[in-house]
Amino acid sequence: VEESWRGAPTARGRRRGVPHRRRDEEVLQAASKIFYERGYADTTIQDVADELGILKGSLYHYIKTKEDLLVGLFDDLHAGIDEVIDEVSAAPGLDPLQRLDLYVRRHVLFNLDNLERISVYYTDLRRVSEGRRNGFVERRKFYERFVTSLIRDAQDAGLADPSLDAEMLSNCVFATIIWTYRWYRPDGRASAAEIAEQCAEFVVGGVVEGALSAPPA
Amino acid sequence: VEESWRGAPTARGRRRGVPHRRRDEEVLQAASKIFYERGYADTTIQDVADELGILKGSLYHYIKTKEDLLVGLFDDLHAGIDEVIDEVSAAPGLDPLQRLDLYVRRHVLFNLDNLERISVYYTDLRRVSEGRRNGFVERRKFYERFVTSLIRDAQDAGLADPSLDAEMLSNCVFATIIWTYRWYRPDGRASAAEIAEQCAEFVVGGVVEGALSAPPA
Amino acid sequence: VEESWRGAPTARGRRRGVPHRRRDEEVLQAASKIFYERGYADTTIQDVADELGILKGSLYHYIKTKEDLLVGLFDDLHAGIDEVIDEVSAAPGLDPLQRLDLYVRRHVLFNLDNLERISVYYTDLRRVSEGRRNGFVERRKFYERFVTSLIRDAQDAGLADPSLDAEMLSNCVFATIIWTYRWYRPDGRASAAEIAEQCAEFVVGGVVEGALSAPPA
Amino acid sequence: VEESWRGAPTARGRRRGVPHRRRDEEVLQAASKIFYERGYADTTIQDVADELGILKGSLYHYIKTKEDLLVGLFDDLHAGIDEVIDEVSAAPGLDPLQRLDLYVRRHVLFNLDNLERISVYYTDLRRVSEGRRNGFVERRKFYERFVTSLIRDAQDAGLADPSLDAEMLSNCVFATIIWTYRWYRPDGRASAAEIAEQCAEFVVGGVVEGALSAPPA
DNA sequence: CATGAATGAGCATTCATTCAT
DNA sequence: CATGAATGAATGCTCATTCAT
Repeated sequence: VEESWRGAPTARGRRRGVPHRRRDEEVLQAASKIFYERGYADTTIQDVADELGILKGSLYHYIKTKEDLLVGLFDDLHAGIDEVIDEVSAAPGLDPLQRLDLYVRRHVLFNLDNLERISVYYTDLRRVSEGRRNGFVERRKFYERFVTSLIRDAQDAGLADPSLDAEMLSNCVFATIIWTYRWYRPDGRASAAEIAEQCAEFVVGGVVEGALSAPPA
Repeated sequence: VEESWRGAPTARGRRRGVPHRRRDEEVLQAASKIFYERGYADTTIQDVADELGILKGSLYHYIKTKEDLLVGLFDDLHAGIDEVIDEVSAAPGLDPLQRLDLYVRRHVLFNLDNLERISVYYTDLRRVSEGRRNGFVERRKFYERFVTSLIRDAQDAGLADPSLDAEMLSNCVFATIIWTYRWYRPDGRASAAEIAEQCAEFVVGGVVEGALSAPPA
Repeated sequence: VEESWRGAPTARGRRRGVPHRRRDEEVLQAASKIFYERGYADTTIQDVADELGILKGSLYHYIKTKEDLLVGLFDDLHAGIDEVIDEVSAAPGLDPLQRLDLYVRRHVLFNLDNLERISVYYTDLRRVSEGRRNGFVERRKFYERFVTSLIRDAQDAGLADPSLDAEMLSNCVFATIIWTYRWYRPDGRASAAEIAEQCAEFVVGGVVEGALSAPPA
Repeated sequence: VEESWRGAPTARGRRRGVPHRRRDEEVLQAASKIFYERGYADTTIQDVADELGILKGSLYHYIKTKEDLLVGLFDDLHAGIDEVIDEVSAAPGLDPLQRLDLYVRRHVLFNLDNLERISVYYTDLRRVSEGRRNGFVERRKFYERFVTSLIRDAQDAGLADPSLDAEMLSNCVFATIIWTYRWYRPDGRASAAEIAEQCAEFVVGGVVEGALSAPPA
């Protein structure tokens, strides 16, 4: 996974092991910043090169195509969420609802910690060519199945409203998690931790007893 | 508001009455379809013209710039949500929570009814020039204030968990509403009405008793 | 000559004699104004139509091509200068120098009276297609020959410095006459008549005794 | 001044010294030739690129906009005339009339040496955007004031007809100088030097004793 | 006469990518 | 590794002109 974003074969020598990883990371960081500010479509290779203080021709020592920058960013993000899943799965002694709560907190925290890249991800994933994009979509489906099964377990254990559709709830859960990138302000009133907590509570509330409120005519 | 998306002065005469509104609507419809499929940035004026069966030069009888197509779409959308707000505000005999429930249902239904345009809205609003974009952002803030005050009223009336931040909850509510455009499938298992209902229940559950679930360590 | 600017055959009926000449003149006047302000190349047919308060399609009832507007303007101008020549030729009892003086005055006055059109003429004659342009160039050469022979007559009569080349002097004379459109300001300090007089004096001075001043090393 | 025509910041690196000035000059030379032949408005970037034997996209390595080509040409011209002024101002032991004579000769010679560019200048200066154009207009006003004060000095010294308006005479002087680009033919009978001399004599004659010729009725 | 929708050819400009030095 | 000139395809937009109504 780690290096899959590199078209590889023709690009750079890379003689011994994994050289120059730091410079690669700088390139991704610059791309992330500019994509976040201007959007991928409105960013030129020149813009990224300027941010790095090199000429645009030189940038091609690190990438083969502009799209590689996007894919590099996205690979890193998915690696991060994969870790969240691993951690939540491995946490001992939690019931399904507590596990869901933990997942939401961790995912929200991760997203807010990687605000720029997450923003780029949800804005510009569609620009990645179909083949590579499908890989990301599959990984996302995996997260969805993870959450859906947590909700089902909670319903089976009598901890959540069984009248609600677990898949649909899962979508609402991810809505709450993901949408934070649209309204979180790093310099705002609420800290990332507070936001993660409130999102978790909102989600758990919605899953547990959505059915208790009487719908209006 | 209705015609504000037209740069107007130089584009077409239109001196007597409101002629040919139908053709304008066809133009927007074509733009909506193509923008939805390809994204605004990757759509050429040629693409839209092709969809209409005219030459690209001819399209400029209806618009002054490509951006006008976007703005035309967005104006229509905001007009629709404005109506939702009016309707929910005017509904008699509802407590704040019921009103919130109604708002969510109506907004979700409207969004799913206008799936393509809503998708374009959230994907490509950023491409509209700042001046015009600000107008839309302001209108969105109005919706947010509307929901926030419903939540506050519910908290004051003892209908909702007072320990949660109303503004933050409002963000979660909109997350649930808006994100539907990302996972709804018109030909899927659940109807738009069912989705609207479940979203409303999820939201009300999250607002009402988020605080009751014990957070895990 | 008068109507030669009309491509004619296909344009308008014109059933009885010379109908609608007034409207034609309005069209030329509008074209003159706009060409003067923006230049021919930067003026659109739309601009001229706007000035007339009609639609651009309608303008084609009066012209066949955009170039016709230019040619119409230029025909009028040449007709005016032709009259100046006739008048100066017919004036009785003048020696060649006096006749030159009169010509300069009359030509300058005519140019300043038709400032906009003259400006368009010298700016945009080159845009007229070669065939039609040649006609104008020929007419201009006729004026030049007229002035050149006045100078020669003056030299022969001992009234002007014979050491100067008459053709070259003629060019300087026209320089003085024509260039006025570049610096004359209708609301300026000097009246058109005063300018005409001073130009005439300058020209006569230059022709008469250019040779008397000692050239510097 | 020399490099001011380059929009600079974004165009090409050019960090060390002044590399490739030759290529820049070739670009301007090509532009000059084509603008002279076809006029700025009727010249496409493609035309200029063809003249250089490169693709039109490549031309944008040297310029940011088409207008830059014009401005580059004009900057060079003004630099040339500035030198003429400096030289004439510094010439020792000349009375005002001799200085005027020298200025006319030098200016005419410069213009005829730069025939194409001068032609483009007087034809297409108006196409330069207002901000940049004003700079050129100011420089031209400076030349006019220089000549006007030479004439005033000559009048004060009893060398020129005091009854004529110095400013107006200055306009006639420049008319004579500038208009040469309209009638000079490099392969014609008269050499550039001969033309410069005759222009100078014509001008001095016009300034000296314009008032002596008796105006006709 | 007037309208205005449509045409179709053209243009300035942008930009990802390549490659010789 | 870095440079920067060159490529070449594409794109938004303009505009003179036509023509059915």
